[in-house]
Amino acid sequence: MNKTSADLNCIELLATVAGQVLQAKSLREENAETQSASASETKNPSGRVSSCQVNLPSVRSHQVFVPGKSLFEDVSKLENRQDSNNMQETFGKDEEKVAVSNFLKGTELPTNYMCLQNAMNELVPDPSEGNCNREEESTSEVNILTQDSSAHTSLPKSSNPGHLGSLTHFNSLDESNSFSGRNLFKGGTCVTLLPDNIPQPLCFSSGKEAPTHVHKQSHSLCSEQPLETHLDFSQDLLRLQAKDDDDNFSDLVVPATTVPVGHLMPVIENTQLMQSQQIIKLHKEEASVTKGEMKGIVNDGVIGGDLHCLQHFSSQQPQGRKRRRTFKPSKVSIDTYKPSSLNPLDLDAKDTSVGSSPTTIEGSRRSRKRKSNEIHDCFPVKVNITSFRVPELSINLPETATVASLKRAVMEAAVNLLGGGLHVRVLHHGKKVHDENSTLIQMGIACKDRLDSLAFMLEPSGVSNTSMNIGESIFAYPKVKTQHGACYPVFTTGDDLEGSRRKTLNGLSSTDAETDASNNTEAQEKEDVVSNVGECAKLGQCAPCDSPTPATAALILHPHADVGQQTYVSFSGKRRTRRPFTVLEVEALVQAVELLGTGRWREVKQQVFSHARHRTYVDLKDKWKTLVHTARIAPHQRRGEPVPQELLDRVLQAHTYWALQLVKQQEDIGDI
DNA sequence: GTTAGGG
DNA sequence: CCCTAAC
Repeated sequence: MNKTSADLNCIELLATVAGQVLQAKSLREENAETQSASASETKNPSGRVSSCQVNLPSVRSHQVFVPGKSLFEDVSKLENRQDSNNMQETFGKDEEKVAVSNFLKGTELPTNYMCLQNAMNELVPDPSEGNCNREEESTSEVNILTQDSSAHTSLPKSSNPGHLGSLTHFNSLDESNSFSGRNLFKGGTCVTLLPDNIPQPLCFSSGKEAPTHVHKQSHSLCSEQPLETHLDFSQDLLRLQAKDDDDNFSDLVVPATTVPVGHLMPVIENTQLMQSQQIIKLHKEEASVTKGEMKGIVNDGVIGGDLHCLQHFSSQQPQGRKRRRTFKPSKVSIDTYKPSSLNPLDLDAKDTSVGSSPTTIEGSRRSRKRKSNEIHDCFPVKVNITSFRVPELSINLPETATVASLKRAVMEAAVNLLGGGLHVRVLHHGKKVHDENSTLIQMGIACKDRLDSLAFMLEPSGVSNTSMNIGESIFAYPKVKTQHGACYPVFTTGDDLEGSRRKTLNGLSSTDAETDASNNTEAQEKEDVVSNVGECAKLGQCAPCDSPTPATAALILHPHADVGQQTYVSFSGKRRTRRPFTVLEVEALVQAVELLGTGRWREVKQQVFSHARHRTYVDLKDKWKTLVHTARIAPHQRRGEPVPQELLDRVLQAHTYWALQLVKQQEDIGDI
């Protein structure tokens, strides 16, 4: 599991370690005392640096180019149409909404929305200068920045708390949807950019222009083609191999073809740089480290055996060269800084780095003691992957789709694309290095003055054309085309009972729709609550949506995707804005429960609240709970908008009824 | 992914 | 409304 996340982690660390390796020589000569805080922890008793410091790379996610115009137009409709309420719901604050508007117009979304968090904010260029520069974008492939020693020493844990990307986890953005289950980014681990304030980063590109601050190119949202999101993945990347549970290696090679994908990688929260730092100790003469080994080191250290960049370390050993140590897991250790906090990711990192081979660190420590005079074999290099790109993707969305739907679509596409794994490719002087058994010294890339000759690239692997796969899950639901051309899910409740219940609910909906048109908010609420019921009634009359041509790999989302829990996520990732239930909603809820019973909240959500995107079935359940409580307490003890006593009576009545039903059901089971 | 229940 | 255990 988590192959993808493993891949990403691997790549991240790969970049980091590779950079460290490259920098080893110079750093080794640096005063060990100037090592950042992490170094102190890696000093052996003699005070010498026995390991190199590796920052978990803050790999910046590739940019999402939301196409532009048409998307803008379409989503603009979302803003202006009735769903504006939902937009408000989604984004909560006004400024957030503004931000979304900007996004729709081609500006970077607020980072914390598209899973990009604050760390990116300052990197976001002026929208006016970043719009749609596809050419610029095209030059931004996987770039690995190698910090020089000055940068290295200037990165104490407190110096760049918000800049240097580090791994962290974000749970608030996990929408419990399909992609979250994939754990693409393993708890939010993501790619971020190197900050501008990193002293003279050495940028390694694919050998083209070697942009120094590639990340600056990567923020604009390009809008050129309607309803297309472009993720540009580099054509060449490092190769990685994924190892499954059975130790089978699967080569993950995939041409970076145009694939429908989305990008939406969360960006690292940079506030816990040191917590996420890891120490990688290379007890090896650096010059003989092969590129493949570099990858393996990273891999084993971080992924803990789940992913291997190397075929086998032993098989990578240069022939005719005596190796005192190989980079087998037992001989390469990665010490993770153990923060005082309990950052899940940190724990994760530690667990994954050492958990799978508990003897690794032990062996390493023993080795360190035994060969304390070999500490100079370690050379720290700092590398950050600043960006990588994903091939373009095309996502078609109904105009009624929410931004959240777009986000999911993009994420799902990205997951589908990246699910096959990533490849890491090493480039030397812009050329792909195929002989991974070559040592760094043989390649001449161990020399300090040639660091800029090395580049790493990431590319998606697995399938050359994942287009057809992208939307499969989304297409799983039967859909109908509404009069507006939008696709809606078909209710599949089949039995007559369900049908009659639905019929009743529809009746309620219609009645309500006719009785309350004075209050816009209320009307909107009503619309949200019952509109899908109306749609439901029309289902049988509607022709199915045309399935997208597989070749176009179009994604069609529909509101059904919002039915799930927590599809509405607070913009800030914090507590959602309180949205008290209206009387209308309460009435709809009561009637639904009367018909469906308690404990069927998902159905209630689907049938009555599916368009009320801010109401999850958990919300409905909670509301019912509070309704029951409210009905039981004295009227003067009640707070908030008064609920008609008639409704409260029905609440208690239904509550009692279904409780009895449950008891009877259990008794029946007991009798059997 | 849903449901149930405590906070 | 959040969180999480349990399923």
